[in-house]
Amino acid sequence: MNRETACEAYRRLLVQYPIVDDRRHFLNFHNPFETLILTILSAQTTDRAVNAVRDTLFSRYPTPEELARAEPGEVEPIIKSIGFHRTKARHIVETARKLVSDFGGEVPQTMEELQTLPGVGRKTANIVLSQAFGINVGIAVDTHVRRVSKRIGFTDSTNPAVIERDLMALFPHEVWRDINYLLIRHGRAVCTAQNPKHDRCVVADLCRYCRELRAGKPPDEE
DNA sequence: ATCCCGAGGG
DNA sequence: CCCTCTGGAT
Repeated sequence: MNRETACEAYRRLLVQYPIVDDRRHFLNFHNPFETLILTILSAQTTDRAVNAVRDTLFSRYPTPEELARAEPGEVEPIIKSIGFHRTKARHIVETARKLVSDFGGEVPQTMEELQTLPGVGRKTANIVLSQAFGINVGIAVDTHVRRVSKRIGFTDSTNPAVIERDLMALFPHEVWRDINYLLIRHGRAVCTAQNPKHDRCVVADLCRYCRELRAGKPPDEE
């Protein structure tokens, strides 16, 4: 797919899934530490649920040093309402301890260093880098990004590393983070694995998968 | 019932 | 590759 078509798809998805509202809460993060902790807590949960516990959490543990001194067991009840609270309590406490012991109490600014922190995978590291430091290192390819990119025709590959390179080549680096977000949202709401909702898809006319459907060709998906 | 901007462990 | 972790919103 050429860049103009890709950009047109990007513009339409941006209208369909407005980012400004959703991102407002990220912009209100006070510092990299809060950004990191809240992003870890955000995994598989809603922003609303995380926002509900942030004041209590940070009034009690405002810095890595203070969170590092806590026991996971005492953090657990504070974040109970977000789900996965046992795992996440352990992750954020151990992350705080590692910030203190390995990184001088600061949040590291590279993909590799961030991913050594408990509870921080590629996705979380990506979000922290872009939100806390404005560094757009790349595009995190999860199952949604993978499926949607292949269907629309942003890539021909199913290899996550190749998909990432294709997307990075197709879009200007200022919008990588947006693209990541938009493809995920589109994959969840419309371009679902089973029974994709073509009638509600704003890029259907640009989509390779839809074109093949209309041509009567069964699109091959692996 | 189904989903949430996943990560870690087997 | 698979599985588990978890409560809340819709």
